[in-house]
Amino acid sequence: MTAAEYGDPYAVLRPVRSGNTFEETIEHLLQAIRVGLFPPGQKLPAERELAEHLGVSRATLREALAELQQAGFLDIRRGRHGGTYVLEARDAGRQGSVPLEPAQRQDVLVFREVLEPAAAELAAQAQLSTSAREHLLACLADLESADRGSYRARDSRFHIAIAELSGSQSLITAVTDTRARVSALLDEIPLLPANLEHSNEQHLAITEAILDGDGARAKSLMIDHLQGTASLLRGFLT
Amino acid sequence: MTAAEYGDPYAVLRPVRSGNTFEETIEHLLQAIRVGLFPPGQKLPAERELAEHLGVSRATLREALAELQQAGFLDIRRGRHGGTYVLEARDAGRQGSVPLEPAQRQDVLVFREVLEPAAAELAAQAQLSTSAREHLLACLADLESADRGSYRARDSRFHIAIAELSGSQSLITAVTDTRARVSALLDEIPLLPANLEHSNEQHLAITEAILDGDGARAKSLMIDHLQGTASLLRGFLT
DNA sequence: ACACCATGGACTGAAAACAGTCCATTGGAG
DNA sequence: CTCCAATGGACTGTTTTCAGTCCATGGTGT
Repeated sequence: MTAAEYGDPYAVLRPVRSGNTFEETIEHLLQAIRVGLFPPGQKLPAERELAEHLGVSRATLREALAELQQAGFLDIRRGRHGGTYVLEARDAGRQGSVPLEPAQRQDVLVFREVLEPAAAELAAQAQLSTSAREHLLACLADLESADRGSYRARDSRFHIAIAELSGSQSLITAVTDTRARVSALLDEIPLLPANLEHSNEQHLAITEAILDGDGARAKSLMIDHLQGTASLLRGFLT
Repeated sequence: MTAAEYGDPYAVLRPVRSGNTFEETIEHLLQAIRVGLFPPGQKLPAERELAEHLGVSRATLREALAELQQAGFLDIRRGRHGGTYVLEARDAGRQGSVPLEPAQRQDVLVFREVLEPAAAELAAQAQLSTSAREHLLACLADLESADRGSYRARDSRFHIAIAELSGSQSLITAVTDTRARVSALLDEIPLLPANLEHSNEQHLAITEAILDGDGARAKSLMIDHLQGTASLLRGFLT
């Protein structure tokens, strides 16, 4: 809101299109991969099915997939049990990215601190099924056994899993989107072992609070966790 | 999350397109009008400018505008001081709408209760400029002087104004979107004078808390306010 | 070996969306 | 009274996107 007037219609009326379908499809898929939704080795849904879900023609989806294959993110194979497979993360993905404007950085961090504590609280208050609990624990275990290359994606996946437990589709979408933006920020700063270890302790504590059904604790732990990341980011990105 | 498995990629990987550009453009404009961003009598930005902001060609925008004119929402005039003017609200707008699924209703109400209290708190904690304060007070005054026909739109506008003060663009967008969905729900139930008066008292109290810079109070008042609406809705829409 | 069939690959014609250009209208400035 | 400028209106050729169809590949099960 630096320059815009209050009451500016354009702050509220958002763009209908932000690029062509092809580019937006790439962006969606890339986000899903970066955010750990499709870990390396996993097969994407079949083209026909994926195209339908994305609301995009198969031709356009295939253009996007070809581009991602070209860039080294995907391995596409034909045949009876062929498919589109996710390759090991390659660092190149972020190189061309432009650092965010300070206002946008602030926006991401603020919005995240609105969404994720609420998600943790809702998750703790929800009636969690056995499969829900197992999903959260599986994401946590994956994260704890991550190496440097896979950490960011699994971290995102864990945070999204909490949103999934909240039961609100809108919250899942918003958290996913915000996580992808935070990830882009985090990729600009180093991954320090000390921070990493501390984060893992926090992840464990948050998980326990959620599984205990202690909403207030889950929320407060999540706030601490996010503030740690936020101050780290603010420190590095002066 | 009723039927979907936890970890379902499709809960996270959202559609790229949800219709053709023409339809989505109509939806965006209609939302902006319903949400009180463009009150009756106001002129929309010129076609060339609006098209650019929406990321849509002028031809497509014009198709959408023509449709909205046809439906009685807009008055389009040519000439030196011509333009696209918003007409008085007509009730027909909602008639064809299908009632939301219970899960979606729940989602809207939950997500709203995440966003808006946070927005109120952030607004109160922010360094508010004079113009920001005036904007909020203007929206409040409009709302207090509303009649039955204009109430919903001005109510939305007021809630969005609070999000604007928070300074987070993502929050503005999310609140706007959620307000539009809540409005659709509210249009299915009667507007009772008693509720209306109570709401107006709450709006005043929230505004005062924000202008006082009392974040905790603003947040807590907003929670009360939303829960009133939520239980009203849950009562009517059994 | 062989047929099967789910998957990716390739092509075509139609429809949608776009960018660019020029026209028509109309109230105000000079 | 005339001209100007800002606005909507209309047309054209190009590019993108789409839906539909058929082909190619290569494990699986018989």
